[in-house]
Amino acid sequence: MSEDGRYPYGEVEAKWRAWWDDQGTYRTLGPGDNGFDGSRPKYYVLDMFPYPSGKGLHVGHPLGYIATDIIARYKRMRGFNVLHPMGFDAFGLPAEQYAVEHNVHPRVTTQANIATIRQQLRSLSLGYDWEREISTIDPGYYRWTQWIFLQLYDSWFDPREGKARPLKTLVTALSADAFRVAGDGSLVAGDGEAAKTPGVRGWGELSPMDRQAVLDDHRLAYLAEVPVNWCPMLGTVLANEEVTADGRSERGNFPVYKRPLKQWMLRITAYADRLAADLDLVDWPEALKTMQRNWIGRSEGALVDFVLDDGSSRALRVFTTRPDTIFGATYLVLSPEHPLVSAITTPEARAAVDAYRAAAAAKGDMARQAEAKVKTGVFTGGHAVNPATGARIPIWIADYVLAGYGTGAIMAVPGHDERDGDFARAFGLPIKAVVLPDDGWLRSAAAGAIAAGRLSADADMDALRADYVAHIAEYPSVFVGYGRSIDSANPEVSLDGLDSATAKRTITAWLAGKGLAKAHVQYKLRDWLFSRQRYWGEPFPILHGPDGEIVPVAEDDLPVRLPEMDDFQPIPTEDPNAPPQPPLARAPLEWRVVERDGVTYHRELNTMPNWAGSCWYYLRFIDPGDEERLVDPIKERYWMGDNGVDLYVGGVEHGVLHLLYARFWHKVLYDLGHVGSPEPFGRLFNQGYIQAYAYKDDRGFYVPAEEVAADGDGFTHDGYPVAREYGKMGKSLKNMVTPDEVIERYGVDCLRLYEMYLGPLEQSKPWSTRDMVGISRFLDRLWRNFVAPDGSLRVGDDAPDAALLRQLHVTIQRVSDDMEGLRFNTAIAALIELNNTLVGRDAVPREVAQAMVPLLAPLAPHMAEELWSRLGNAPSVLSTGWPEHDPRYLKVTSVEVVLQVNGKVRGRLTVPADAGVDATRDLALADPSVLRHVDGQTVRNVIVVPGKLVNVVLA
RNA sequence: GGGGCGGUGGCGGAAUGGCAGACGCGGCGGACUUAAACUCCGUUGGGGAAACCCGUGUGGGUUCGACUCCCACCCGCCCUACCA
Repeated sequence: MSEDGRYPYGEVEAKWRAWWDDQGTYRTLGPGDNGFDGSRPKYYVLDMFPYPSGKGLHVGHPLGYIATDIIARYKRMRGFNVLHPMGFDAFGLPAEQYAVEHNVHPRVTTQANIATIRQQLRSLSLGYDWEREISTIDPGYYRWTQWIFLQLYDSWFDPREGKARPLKTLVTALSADAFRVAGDGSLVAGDGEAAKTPGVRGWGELSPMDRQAVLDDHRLAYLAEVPVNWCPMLGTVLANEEVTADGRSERGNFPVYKRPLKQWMLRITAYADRLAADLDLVDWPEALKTMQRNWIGRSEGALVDFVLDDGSSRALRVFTTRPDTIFGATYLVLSPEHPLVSAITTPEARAAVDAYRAAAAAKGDMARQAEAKVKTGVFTGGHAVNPATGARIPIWIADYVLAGYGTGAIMAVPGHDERDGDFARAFGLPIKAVVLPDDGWLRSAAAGAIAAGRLSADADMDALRADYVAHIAEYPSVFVGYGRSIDSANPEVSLDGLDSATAKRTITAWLAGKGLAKAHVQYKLRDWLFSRQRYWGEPFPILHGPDGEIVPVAEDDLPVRLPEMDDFQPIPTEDPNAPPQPPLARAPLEWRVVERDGVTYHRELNTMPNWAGSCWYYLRFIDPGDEERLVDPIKERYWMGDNGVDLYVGGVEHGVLHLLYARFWHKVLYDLGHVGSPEPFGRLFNQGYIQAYAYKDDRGFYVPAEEVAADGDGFTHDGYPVAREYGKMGKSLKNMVTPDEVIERYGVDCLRLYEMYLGPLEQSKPWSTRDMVGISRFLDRLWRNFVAPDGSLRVGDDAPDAALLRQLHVTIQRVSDDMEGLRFNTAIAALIELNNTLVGRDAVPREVAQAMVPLLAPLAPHMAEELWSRLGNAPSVLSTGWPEHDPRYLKVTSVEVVLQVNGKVRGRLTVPADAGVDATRDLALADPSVLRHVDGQTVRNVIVVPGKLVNVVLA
């Protein structure tokens, strides 16, 4: 090897990469494998597996992978059996769009992309067990994705136990009359009051067709005709989560329309409570938990019936979180799509209502969004009765009430809800005060009344309250949760003087007694729209019979393979009303049609969304080749333990989609006994992103970032000024840096260290290739400290001096702590500091070298391996233990105590380190040479913090 | 509008109640070189010749002591948004 004082990273890295591959260093043994040591604790560390997108990796992509690789190596040295796998999430829209754009079959492009990315990951020496590699498009994998779908299809959510159970247990329960069936198909407890209501029937009273319908209605996977997000340009429907806030597709940014279509749905709403509650079980970033809680959107309130005033005795049901404000409900509002709108509308209002509904339907979510806050609506001509006040109140329709949330209808309380207030003021509807806000709010809101001359500036609270009640329309509406109810009494019930919580309970109980309300928990979360009209996804294991019956494919017949088709492209259209045309409708006849017992069945033509495969891949890594089952339960128990994956690292962009879906599937598998932990990912870490500067010239074109020079206050390219912007890295921005070019110039270890050294893992930070020389110099300096120019080892057998020992053990302690906390930037800084103290010494004491090289091993594995072997140890350094710091070397014998008065140094005193607080104070007070009087004042006390500073208190 | 995170040298960032700016980049000085680059050594928050003074977005507070804790505000980023 060349020894010019530089670390020969090229040779060293090639040597050890080949050696690791050769030795199978990264093979993970699990239960059942020869040589597996089950007495060791396990550590499962997982990356969010990538889409093989085809654009290639830039230096930002591997950030999280490097972090997990460091942890995997560290835990291994700590004696854990480490599972650290990698695979590819290869189905779905991104892969298919790429194939469409390049006019190649997605299987071809996907596999080529996988090969490229796998090669790039290997070149980073990420220590994955590649024998466990999985790909979601592999039939051996998606067979089990289909199998899980069948589990969902064949299960229901038992409200008695709050968990999923096989569908046959629903039949048992119904046969035993534990449940009866209401008119709308919902279940009611067989022994409850509701079971006796007319229209509620027992299992024995149902026809075979009705029975089938009841069962189908309770499956966790079910077909339903629902308003869905239809994206004609993508030719498919999308989940709510895949539609942006302005009503466009997340992929491709095409318009999305609401439209009723029959689709497969997954009943994730059944798990809303547990998905929210079990967030308390996991160690996730608080921000991410908040995102999931908001998405689930649990709110407690009541469903209240307002009887229509048209003699029909029909009722309009609303959901409210504030039943205590019902005395202030002066009108009702329906969403334009509400099914009762037609029935309520009077002949005189018909034309206006129809026009408004048509306009609302045409606008779509995007337009509605654009004019948010401007309240529009029309009066239906109909009225209903406020059950609390007995007043006859008008019914309006308005698009600020959403069809998809609650009952699609609200009671409007304009005095205490900002939106209702805006609407009431716009249309001259009555506004009534029924809650008195607290004094502070009233006082600050009184400015208007004072300006109007109704109140003097020093008016007392009583005057303020009186003015508020009399002139509430001139105050901003406020949803006060802390006020007390007023003017909310009728002969049977009064809320006056009650706080909000008590008032809610009181009024709900009273209304419930009259059969007009019940307490209700409402979620924003909707069921998961699970089918797509695309080619590149898992086919459903479902057959449709001649009479419309649905038959699941037998387990033994799985997988249902995706048919080979050249004609896989979706047919884009700009017509929002065009019928969906799933590409599988053009599949060969022998795929589409299945004969069974003389009956002809047609295959389901939709495919699953791209989230399906990623919902359970972490389980397959545990037992990737198993053809008999999803995962061997013995292996699953070992690797998942009670808390699931020990560390899951990925970007925050999957905060509500992948992570919510995967938790849902996991809980179903848990309920059905296929896995043993209630949550899949015990600890989750969101890494930040590596960003970069991009530069635009004055024509607006990007110029290559590496050619830009800094020039005083600005930046220039070829002598012309350019403007700098900060953001993503990308080819089109001409600021992309690939791992390959950086590895060529600095080596893998340097790249790994630099990425970790940039800053805290969870933060986004700017890439700067030129800054890498700092790490490069560190590695060269380290090499020189260990290896002489002639190639001999600069390691001596002399005992290290006390200062160096102390420094070493401080470093061991710091690096260990930093590893546990994923603070790799400070771990590296500690190593640099230690290395700097070695510069200029004749030789590194062997004791120091033997401890220092393992510390380096997770971060810079190649150099550590080389030094470890040069030190005369057997490879691999991963097989050695992690060094432990020895507290004896950190022991301090004396401490210099600084005596300060008002922050100014007034004296110094050396005391034994173990002297203790009281002894130190006594020493300070007793020693006249140090301090007795300050500025003519007597020292009265000395405050001592062990090992730290001291302050002096004067008399 | 609501929620979350953050604001420290020229830059990335350390320090979470105890000597602010670890470590690195950049800068400056020096060595090496015909010279430059690379590399190495030293130095580097600001002001001051120095003693010393001033410094963690702003204003208050708690404390012997605050970048750190509390209150209010300003600014930036992310998420979310007519969810009743």
